Amino acid sequence: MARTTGSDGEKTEAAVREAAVSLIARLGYEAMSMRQLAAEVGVQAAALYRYFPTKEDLLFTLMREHMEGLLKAWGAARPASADPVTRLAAYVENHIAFHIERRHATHVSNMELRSLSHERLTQILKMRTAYEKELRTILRDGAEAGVFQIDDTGLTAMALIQMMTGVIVWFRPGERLSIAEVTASYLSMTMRLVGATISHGTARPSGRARDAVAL
Amino acid sequence: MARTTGSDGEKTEAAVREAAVSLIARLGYEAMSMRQLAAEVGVQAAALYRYFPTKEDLLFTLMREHMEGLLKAWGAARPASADPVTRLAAYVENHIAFHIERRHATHVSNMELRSLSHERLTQILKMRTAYEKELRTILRDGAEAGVFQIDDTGLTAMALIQMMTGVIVWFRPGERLSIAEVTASYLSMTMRLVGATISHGTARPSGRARDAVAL
DNA sequence: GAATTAATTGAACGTTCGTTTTATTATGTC
DNA sequence: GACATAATAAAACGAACGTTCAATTAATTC
Repeated sequence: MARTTGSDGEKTEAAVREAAVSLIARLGYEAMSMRQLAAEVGVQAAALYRYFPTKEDLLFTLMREHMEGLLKAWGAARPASADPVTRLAAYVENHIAFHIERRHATHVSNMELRSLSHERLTQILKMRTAYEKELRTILRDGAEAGVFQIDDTGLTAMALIQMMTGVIVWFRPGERLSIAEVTASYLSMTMRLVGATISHGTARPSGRARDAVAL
Repeated sequence: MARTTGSDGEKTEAAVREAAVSLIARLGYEAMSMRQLAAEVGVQAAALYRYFPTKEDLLFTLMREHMEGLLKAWGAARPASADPVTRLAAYVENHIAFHIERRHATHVSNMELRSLSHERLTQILKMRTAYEKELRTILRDGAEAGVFQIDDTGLTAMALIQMMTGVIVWFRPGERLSIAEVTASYLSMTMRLVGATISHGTARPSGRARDAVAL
């Protein structure tokens, strides 16, 4: 009835995070109890409080690290090129790859915002806005350069992000489509949606998706 | 401490539904307590059980009627024409109008599915699938007729629905854009995304959104 | 106006919740 | 091997949860 043999704080904390993401994604934050989470980790509920002072702290930590990871991933994937088409393609590819890889965490970050305190909600939304702004900038640059035909930059950015993030709702790894096929299709749909004028000669304006993507 | 003057079952039930949609949309189903809901209606918690036997029954009723309303609305808006472009335009317009008008109910129907029992979840998903199938059929017909350039009908249908439904996340009535402007933009983006060949001479293939929509 | 039905209250039920406290044991250090 | 520290268990806290029940009053019916 105390410390167990082989117990290790770092490993336990990592196990708690992993189990929490999976449980919250499946049951929802409010519906998941600390006792359930503890049972999943193989520990008593009280032990969780060694790592996270409250349930909401746990949620916030998961969300903050998810958003930081997204911004960091885009920072690494962002191309040096100034060409809007290249930048948009990189954004789409990074977004889809990241979100498919972290389906559960994305679910949590998108669905459980209302369980955060006002202050913490603001923090998360700030990161999200920064990420979305990157896309708006690309779209605006492309529109000004005349390579995109866009009605409303803000509206188009939101539509694209909703469309891309929606992948996690229906995509299941190992089913009909591979990640590469899904990414190729979404890239093609994106380019068509923004009315991209193909500048690399790799695709025709009204060509099939495969053409527009196979670069 | 009993029946109150002027009390009326029908009015109370309607008030409960309305308050429930709004509260669940704002707080989430699990986070909303029956006492909170009762207070919003101006009644004691026990009174709710005269209208809905359990909390989950209440949720299910709201969702089922929302989905029935969506299918009914599409049934009324579905054009007689066989032209895929006309049908797709009607689908987009109906979808956006319906979802903007019922933002809160849509939020509930999309976010709280995991709180339903397996059997009831199946019922709701059946209706949702039937609604989505209508779009897939339009896309397939258009692709076969050669007026749409589509890679994967199922994937495109999901992408379009996610994109359109996403409107409720950011759209707020009375702000920058009107419902008509939003609908016009989404219609334009949709037609471009599916690579629609304009058959009415109302827009150029690579034209601005306004051109493609102003019919 | 008496009897019946509809609508609601107030109190209580047992359960579960997030969290705290205290005790206990394993591990690392000298 | 003594001692400090890290990691957990076990038990308990008050509060809140969904729900039930009996009592009570308003509206309706005859």
